[in-house]
Amino acid sequence: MSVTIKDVAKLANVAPSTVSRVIANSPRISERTKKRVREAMEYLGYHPNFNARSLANKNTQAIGLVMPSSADKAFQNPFFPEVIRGISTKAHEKNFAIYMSTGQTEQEIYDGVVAMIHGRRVDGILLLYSRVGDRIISLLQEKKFPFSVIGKPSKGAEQITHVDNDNFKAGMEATDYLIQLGHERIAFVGGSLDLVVTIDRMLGYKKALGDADILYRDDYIVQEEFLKEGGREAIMGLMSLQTPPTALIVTDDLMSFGIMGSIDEMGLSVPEDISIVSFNNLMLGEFAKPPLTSIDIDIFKLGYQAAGCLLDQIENSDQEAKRVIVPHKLIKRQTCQRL
Amino acid sequence: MSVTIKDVAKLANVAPSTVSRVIANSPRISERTKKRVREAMEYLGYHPNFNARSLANKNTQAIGLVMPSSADKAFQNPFFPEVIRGISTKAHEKNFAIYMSTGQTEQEIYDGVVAMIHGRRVDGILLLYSRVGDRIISLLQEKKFPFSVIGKPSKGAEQITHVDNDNFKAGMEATDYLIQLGHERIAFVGGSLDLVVTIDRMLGYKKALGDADILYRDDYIVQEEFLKEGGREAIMGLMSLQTPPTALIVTDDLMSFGIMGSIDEMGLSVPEDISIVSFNNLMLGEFAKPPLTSIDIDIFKLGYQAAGCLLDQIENSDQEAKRVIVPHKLIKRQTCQRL
DNA sequence: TTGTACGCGTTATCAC
DNA sequence: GTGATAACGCGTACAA
Repeated sequence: MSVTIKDVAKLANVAPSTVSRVIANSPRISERTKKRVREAMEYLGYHPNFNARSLANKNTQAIGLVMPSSADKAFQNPFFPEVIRGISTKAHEKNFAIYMSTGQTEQEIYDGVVAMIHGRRVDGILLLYSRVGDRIISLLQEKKFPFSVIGKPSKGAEQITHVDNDNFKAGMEATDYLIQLGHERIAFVGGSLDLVVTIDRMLGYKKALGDADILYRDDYIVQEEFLKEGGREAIMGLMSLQTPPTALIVTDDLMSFGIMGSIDEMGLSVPEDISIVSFNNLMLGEFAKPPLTSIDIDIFKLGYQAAGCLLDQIENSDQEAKRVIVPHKLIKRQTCQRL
Repeated sequence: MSVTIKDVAKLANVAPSTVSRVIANSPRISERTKKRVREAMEYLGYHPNFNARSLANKNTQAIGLVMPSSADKAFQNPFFPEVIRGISTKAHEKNFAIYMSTGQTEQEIYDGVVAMIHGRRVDGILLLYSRVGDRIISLLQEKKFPFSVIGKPSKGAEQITHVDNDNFKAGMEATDYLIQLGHERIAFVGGSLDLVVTIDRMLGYKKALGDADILYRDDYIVQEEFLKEGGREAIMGLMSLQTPPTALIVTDDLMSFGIMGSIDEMGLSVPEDISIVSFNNLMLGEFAKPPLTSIDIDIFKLGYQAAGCLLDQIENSDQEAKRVIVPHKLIKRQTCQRL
């Protein structure tokens, strides 16, 4: 069928094992035979069979990516192409391939992960999201399978290698910025409260309010289902309170888009009637009307670093759990106004 | 180490080959032993090793996805999560896994594909884009490796299984719609002319103009580099012609976003000063201000069908090249006005 | 209906 | 330095 190590061995007049050593660039092979073998490989167009290799030495040179349920609205977020770009950049550097696992339901995804690790398809797994009570993390820990997560694990974060932004601090900064602009009636619009990132940012928001002696109000917290119809009503409810907020913290640029649409429909405008600080700084934000003030979380680096951590673990199995914080940065554009 | 077919065999008091047959659900095994073997598998928590299986029967139950260069701006388009969602839905149905290949440069991607097919990592390959003069297609054809492409191949489309929209027709429809609204000065703003989809839509545009006896003008064609700075100037150039267009056909919603920003900066507004028909109908378009009139190309189905075609080819190697057209649909929102 | 024996392409462990 | 040889875990003729 296709050219194997044996064919190369025959042509180069050596044993298959020698060819294998040349591939691994073993130092105990003379330069002369190395050269001869390499020429033979070149001539025959030899490429190693990864499956055979995996079988023999129990590693795959591949990592598995776990995305949220594709039925999940979050899936549509340009966040994912961008993390994947970061991940694959690092993976490429180390000659690792990328496996993907998605499914329509939590269960499907879970099963996919099981298949990945038992089927020996990957050497490690990268979780691209973090939500509370995730069974996959427990599974991975139980099996002692190398993994790391993007975002902060909801439980036992100290024992889990993860890379994250300091979302608590980011939430504080966003809020502080608005406070400094003179706002006091600041509402918080977050995505699913299952997502750890939402929780952290909200905690930062509350802290900043407290530090500034601003009363925290429950009715200023909105959990909007990402770009959904329900979201519109939630915003309208918010704006028709007796004392509506003068500013919004929104945990995702895509949500901000939806919200700005709703605000527009109500005949209000940003930032004159209401200011917005958003998160994630997607490329799109720059082209919104008006351009979004947003906290850049360096999505690319999130992916790049997470892949790096995972590969470190794979190379060096008894590595301690590590936590990497990727710096964020407030990008001021035109959705905030001094009160 | 981990539980193998032999362990199961021992526990169930059968030969390893019998276990193998049970896994394959061979009809020549009595229900009784099947049951016994399955119980043993369950009890031991057995999962087949994919690498061993691949080695033995020369298939991997995995397909490879090739995305454009991640340095490419197109990479950030929510188009990709959505096609992937379609692809992985179909892949899941047939129990196939998904392998990804990206790179910063064309060369890296090419090498990745070579590694995939020679390393026997996948049974087939799906190209998620189509640009002219792509070396990967030639490679795949030469190696007679199963593949299909999303979009229309630039050369020899008849011999290549692909799934696409009828972009020519879609281009015509977009143009006709504007013509019916009374527009005659219609410009065409496309992405890279390397992309076959851009070309097809432009051809449709020209045809529609011709059919309506409207003069085609070279200075009404803009090739904007997707959301880039240069794009802004291109639009400003367009709008400051002696006879500026009254309507725009834009080949991607993301571009439309950028363009609407530029138009806004110039103190003009959509649709009062200029109408826009866009393409792809990303979820975001609904939340633009004003909401985008856009041609929905059913990205999910594009992916779902393409995966289906590929899997058909893999199952049935001597299958003829097939072409699948996914229907599109004009979604009227608020970026077009009667003249 | 089930078991035996071999091959898939590599790597690793001995020998020499 | 290099060559046999035995795994790795599974599928499949062939035999029984």
